[in-house]
Amino acid sequence: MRHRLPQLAPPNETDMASRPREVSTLRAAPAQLDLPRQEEDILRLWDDNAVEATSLRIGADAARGAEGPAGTPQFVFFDGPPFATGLPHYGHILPGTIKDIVPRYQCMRGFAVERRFGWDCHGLPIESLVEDELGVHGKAEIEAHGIAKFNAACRAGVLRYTEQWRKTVRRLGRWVDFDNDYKTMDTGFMQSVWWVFHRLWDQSLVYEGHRVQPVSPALGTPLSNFEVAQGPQERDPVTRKEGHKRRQDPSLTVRFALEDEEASLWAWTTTPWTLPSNLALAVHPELEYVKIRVVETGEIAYLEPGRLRDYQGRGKVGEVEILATMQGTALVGRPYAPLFPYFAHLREKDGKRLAFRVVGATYVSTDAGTGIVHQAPAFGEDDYEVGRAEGLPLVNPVSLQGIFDARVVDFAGQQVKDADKGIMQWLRNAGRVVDQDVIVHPYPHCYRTEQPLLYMALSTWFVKVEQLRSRLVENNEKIHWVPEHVGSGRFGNWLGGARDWNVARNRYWGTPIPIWRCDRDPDDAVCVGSIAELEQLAGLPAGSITDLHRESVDDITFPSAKTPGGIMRRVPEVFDCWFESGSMPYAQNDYPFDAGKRAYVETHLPGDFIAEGLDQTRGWFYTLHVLATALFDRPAFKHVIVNGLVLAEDGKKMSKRLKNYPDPNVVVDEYGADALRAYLISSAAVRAEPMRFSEKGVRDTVRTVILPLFNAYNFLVTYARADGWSPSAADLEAKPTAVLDRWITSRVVAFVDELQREFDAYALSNVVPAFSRICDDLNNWYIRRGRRRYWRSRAEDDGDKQAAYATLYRVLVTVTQAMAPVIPFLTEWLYQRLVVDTGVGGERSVHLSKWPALDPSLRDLELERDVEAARTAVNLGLAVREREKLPVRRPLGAVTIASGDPDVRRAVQSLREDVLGELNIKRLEVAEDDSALCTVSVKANFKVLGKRLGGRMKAVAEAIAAMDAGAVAALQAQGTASVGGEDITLDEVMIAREVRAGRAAEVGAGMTVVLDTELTPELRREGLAREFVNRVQNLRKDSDFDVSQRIIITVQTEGDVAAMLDDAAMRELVMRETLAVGIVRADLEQGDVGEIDGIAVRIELTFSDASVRA
RNA sequence: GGGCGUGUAGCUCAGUUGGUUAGAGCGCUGCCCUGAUAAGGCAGAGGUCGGGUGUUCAAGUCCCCCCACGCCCA
Repeated sequence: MRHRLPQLAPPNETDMASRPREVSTLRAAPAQLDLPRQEEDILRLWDDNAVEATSLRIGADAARGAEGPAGTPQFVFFDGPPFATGLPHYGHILPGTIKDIVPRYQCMRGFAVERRFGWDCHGLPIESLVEDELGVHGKAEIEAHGIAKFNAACRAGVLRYTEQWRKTVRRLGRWVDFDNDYKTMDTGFMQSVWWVFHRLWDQSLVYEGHRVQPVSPALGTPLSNFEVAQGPQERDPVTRKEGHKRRQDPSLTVRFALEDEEASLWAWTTTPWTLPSNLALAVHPELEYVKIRVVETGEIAYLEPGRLRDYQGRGKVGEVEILATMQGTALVGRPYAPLFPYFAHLREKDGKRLAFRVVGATYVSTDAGTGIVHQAPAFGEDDYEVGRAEGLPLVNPVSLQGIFDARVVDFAGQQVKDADKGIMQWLRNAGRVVDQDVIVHPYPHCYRTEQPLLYMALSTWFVKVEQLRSRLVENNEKIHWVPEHVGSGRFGNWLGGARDWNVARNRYWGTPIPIWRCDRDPDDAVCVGSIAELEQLAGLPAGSITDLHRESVDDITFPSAKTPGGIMRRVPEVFDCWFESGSMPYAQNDYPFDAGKRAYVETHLPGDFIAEGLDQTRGWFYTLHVLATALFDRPAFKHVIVNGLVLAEDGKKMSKRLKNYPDPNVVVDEYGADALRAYLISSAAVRAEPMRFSEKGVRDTVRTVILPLFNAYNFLVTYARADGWSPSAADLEAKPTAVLDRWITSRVVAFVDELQREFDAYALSNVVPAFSRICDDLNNWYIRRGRRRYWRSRAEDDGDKQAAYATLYRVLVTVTQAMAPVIPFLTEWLYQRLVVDTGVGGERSVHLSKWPALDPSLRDLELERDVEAARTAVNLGLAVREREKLPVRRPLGAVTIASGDPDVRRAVQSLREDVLGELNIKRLEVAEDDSALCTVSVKANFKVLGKRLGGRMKAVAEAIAAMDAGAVAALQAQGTASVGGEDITLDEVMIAREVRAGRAAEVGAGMTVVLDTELTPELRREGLAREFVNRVQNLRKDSDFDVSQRIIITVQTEGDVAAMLDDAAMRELVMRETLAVGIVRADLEQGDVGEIDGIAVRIELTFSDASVRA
């Protein structure tokens, strides 16, 4: 944002010639304020002076335990790694800003902070991109292409945007080490991941299990949820909701013959191909079922009565006779005959009924079907869980390509979906079909081939999280969550219900799972925990393995130590990339392989601070926590700030396609990074709520946050330079004596204290509002009230002027330092100009300086309250002027401030100069009693009285409101009264004052302010003089005169204005206020034409040669 | 479908253990001030506190239900 700087034109010849001998060491403010360019200058300054590098090196050295003063306390920050497959957007910039502010603050507090940038290199995002680029999709194609070539493409592509990331992150002012970064694809990192997994294995926390996953038969590969979501979408014609593409499937109702009764169980399915694998039928134990006889056929069957009516309603079943009614539990355990012969041998095991029986399952619903659900444990999540609970075997005769194997004799070699028809025919021939229909429903399809997906249980590796639950919950209680509710709510609940973690993925570009298994005995397996161990097992020379990706380790085999003749081969899966990012505290330090960092890692877990978005609750936050708990029984981090989602201005997700948000680079180029940072961390998003990003918000932040501090600085520089004042180190230590100086100093002490508390509490959203308040105090009271102190000429009280400069200087330096973590550019710019360039001393950068340590005894609470009272009085007085149409420029004779509070009376007395000056009034009167000004009404104090009276409250409140003036006076005098049958005291009521009609007064905040509106001729004349001064000042400004330029006023006017100018005192006033050395009355051909009270005034200003500030 | 969160002025948000007339900033309108300010001050208009129930003398606040939005999980 570029601002024109119209006033303060460069000094002219005359001005230069008349400049005092002393020249201020403060540089002039720039003629044009260009924040983005200033920020770029600062970036260069940081580079040229190695400022960022110094700060980062202090952190890195401390982490390595090398150099630096012994015992430098460390603040441990963990950076959550982003995928580098896209460019940084606001979803990265917000947490990036938080991740910058906290370490900057901690550095100023004297901690060394290591800040290593992390890159998440593995995983599906990059694999998907590479699949598209290479045009190979799915297991068969990728493996035909070659894993080595595929992974090489991933490796080459994954860091394609790192330079842009680096550029954007730098431009936003985030200090983070890109040179000493960590990448999840580094061999060292991957080796540590192996170590982490090995530790879990040794603790028996790893097991092989199954998980039902979506499979694309055409690709011959399981898909991730992400890939499933990318599948074809279609809008439901009824609900109008977007969902999976719809397809037609068979809707088949089948009869299963009970073995203990001449009757059948009816069950329904839309996947006939799963029927050969049927092993059980499920009923809801608490639902009601009926036994019926179909009148037409005589068939006896069981099903849920509501569903029966549905079948009847659709004409699928005719009239029936209800033979019995029972609960689902009554059916549980009953045996039925296998539908197909293929797995009939599983009927019994060890003499006990194993399969083909009725089981209870609470997921059974009456939304569709018969209330009796066919169970094929290998082909559905619910089926799998039921099967596990019931101890059913897992039967999966279908390959990843969706082909029946030889066990399903009649359909072997067929694609399962193609086999549906044959299976139904087979069942019809066997007399097993109750009803056959067609259903249209949304169903997931492959994102690549558009073929319907198959769900099947696949072998995978799990980490036992369920048995860690209580430790996870307990360790979570040690974590400080911001906002608190994420930890106790969302995250806490998630931990309480944590399920075992499936850490394996059937992918290629990731850290291979280091399990080698015997080809003769699947129970013979070893987990490898390091490169050296693998080299030893495989008989390879030490140092021969330099990479751990699949192409480098898949072919490594070795003989089994247990099974004679057995060959150990690696299992094919790679890790879920969340396992890698959760291993980051160890892996980024090559733990435990780097002996130099081993102790550091162990003593610095948990880390002090992390920050990420709310979406990481089940992501990084969780995986960090699980692994730290499993490995060390500690939390992984002490403090965490959780940010909410950054939405576009329209409340929708930011979308590149919709272009509903401005490019971050453009925003920074226009308004600067400081404004963007201040805007983001003041938003609801730092409290984990969604925020709507608006460019206007950033623009407003420039105006309301950045400019106020700049303006205060600009004031100091303008007058210091005009005066030849230069700051010294002593000014930073000086103790204030003047009231105004003591006040602003006290406020600054309070401000720094407040900021420190907020930073320490990680409550970043409170920082900018506190800053705005101190800027208001500084600009709208301290500088405004103190202006004249800086205008004094050299001959006058130099001591007070020096104190005024010193105080303002000290305040600016202190506020600058305190805000440095948040707005690093402007504060650096100011620090350079205020402290470094002036040779006052200090560090070479504000960010290497220490957090301000202020003397708490400089705090003066009473004085702060007094000023508060005075400012209230001024506001009330201005409100009266507003209402009475009495412009402030016209002086008035007297103001009376009435208050029953002696502190208020004392305050306005002691600050009378400020009150009178701001209100432009000659005399202050203070009174205790305002009964002449105000009427008093009384109301019940509901809070106090309600507790005591309860149900009688309403009646008494009415009685109190109805008290007449006499009764109120009596209550005030005696402190107690009987009202509505209750004795009440003064503190059980609230007295409200209202200004009597016709009085020029305002009442509020413990005082009444009344103005004497009578205008004497003297007051009127001075009012005219002030008007005249105003016209001259405007003209000075319009003419771009320097603030200290002496002038001669030539004026043509008449009447009262002319008379005013004939008054010596008024003339003196005008000349003093306008820096005029003379007023000349003359007829003017040209010059500014205006009027005062209807009298024409024509003014012309000319330079005077009289020296500046004589 | 479940968990968590959000819903208060045109916009962004505060609203303590329930207590009087629900506040702030921005924007808008009017007025005012200015020998730093790209500004600032004062005032005004603007609210069925998402909807509905209940508890209570008293509900924006507590209970229950519903609606909408967001995130995560099914």
